[in-house]
Amino acid sequence: MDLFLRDRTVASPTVEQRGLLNAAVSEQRILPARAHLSDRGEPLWQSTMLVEGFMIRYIDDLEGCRQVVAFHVPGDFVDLHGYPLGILDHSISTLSQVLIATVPHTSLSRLLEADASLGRILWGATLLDAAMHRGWLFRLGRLNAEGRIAHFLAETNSRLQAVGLSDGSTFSLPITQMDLAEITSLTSIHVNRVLRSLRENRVCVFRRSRVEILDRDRLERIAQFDPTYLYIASSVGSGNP
Amino acid sequence: MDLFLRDRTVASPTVEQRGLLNAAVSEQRILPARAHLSDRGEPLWQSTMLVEGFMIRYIDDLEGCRQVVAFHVPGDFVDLHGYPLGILDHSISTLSQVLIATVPHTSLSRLLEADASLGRILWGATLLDAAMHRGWLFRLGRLNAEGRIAHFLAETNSRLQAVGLSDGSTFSLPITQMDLAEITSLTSIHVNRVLRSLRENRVCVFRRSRVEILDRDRLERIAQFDPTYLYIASSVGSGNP
DNA sequence: CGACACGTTGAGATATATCAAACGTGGTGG
DNA sequence: CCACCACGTTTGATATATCTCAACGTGTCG
Repeated sequence: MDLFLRDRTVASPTVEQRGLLNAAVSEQRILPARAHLSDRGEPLWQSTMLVEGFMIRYIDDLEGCRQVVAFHVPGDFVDLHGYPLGILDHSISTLSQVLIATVPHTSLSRLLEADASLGRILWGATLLDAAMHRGWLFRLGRLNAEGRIAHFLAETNSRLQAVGLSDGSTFSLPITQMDLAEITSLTSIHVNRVLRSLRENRVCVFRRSRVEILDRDRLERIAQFDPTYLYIASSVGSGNP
Repeated sequence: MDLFLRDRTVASPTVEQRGLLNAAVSEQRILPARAHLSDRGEPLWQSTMLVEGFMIRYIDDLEGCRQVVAFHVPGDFVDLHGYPLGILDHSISTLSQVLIATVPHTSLSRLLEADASLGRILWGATLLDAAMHRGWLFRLGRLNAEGRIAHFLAETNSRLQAVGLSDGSTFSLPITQMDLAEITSLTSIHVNRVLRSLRENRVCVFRRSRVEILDRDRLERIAQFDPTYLYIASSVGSGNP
């Protein structure tokens, strides 16, 4: 739980509370890439902390096309909201191979009874997810293809930087152009063309599971990226303050 | 607070707890249509319960075009998430004239100290908002213009029905086609054409601030509307269970 | 009665989707 | 070690949903 709520402006756990959360983990395990964690509509008895790797939450349409509604990086409590909700309205899968820690809901309940202030912290964590959903609504609703892809890359860069997995311009992103398409609601063909354009314009290169941002300022301008919604404490190096 | 979390599957307040929440209200007041409640980025010291009327939460792009990220109906705790977050990442306005009840955050803190189970209830309420955001991401990402508008109308019908403001086919919706455009990320011109088509196909009529659903089943099919994400207890009359 | 916001309609422009095909490239087994 | 295979990427040509611009209609309220 070292990365959980790292560098955020909402209440984050103390060292002791991190210890309590770690103690509540019932098991840690590795899942392969493209594995299914849970399905829309099924009841949930534990929640999952993502320790290493990347996961998505998504909703299928009638033809089976996915709309990704959340992208998760290490330190994210992927389905914490499943604890109060009981049932999820979406499915969860891995993108890359992942290491996850499982926390049974019974343990969470015990924890919250023992330490009431932890409740506020977990609440805050789920609200960051909601804020991110709003950032994504803005992305889909108000940006063109280039803007959407730039926005996703800028967001991911900032989030990974907050947990020490990006230096502010370069990071590992083991996803396909098809994944990017399902995130940004474009076809993979169009994603490909936009990526080429970003590359040719020396804004950003995405290749072989690596993102290299050449001009962060321009990238974030294209994306109209305002990181307010990420509630990150130190917005060092971020373009639009 | 009579309508708060009415008919939902998440934990909802007992009669006594509703009393406590009502007692925490510092003032009730009326705001006119098209009034500003709060602005993105400003700190928040109280939260707002919507008693009557309709409100939106939105994010502006650089040209000042709004993307609406949430639509609120009576019984909604519009900015409850502002309590743990402290600062909001979006703005809030009224659409119609509204009656609102204001709850200071200090009162909320006192309430939560006195009654820990209330924490879970308020947490659940904010998670319903997040689930709605996901429904909206699906709408923007996977539906065409007709589907998006149908989806919004189907959702609003279900939500209003849960609080007794729709009979399942007819309800008052005092918003303009421009508002609908900002919700669905379309131009108001295109909204107009789609509404005509829905009307001519005898699916649904939206006119003079009234929605009349002629064929709920078809409307919800067009919208690929699956009300799972609303977590409504009795999904009576709803097309896709 | 006139003004102003909102709604309606038409013609033309454009971003993105769709269809089709070729091209890498890393992994696997013979 | 090479041949092959599957998967992801790249490119081109064409189709289409939605936008943009421009004008006109209509209801409501002072």
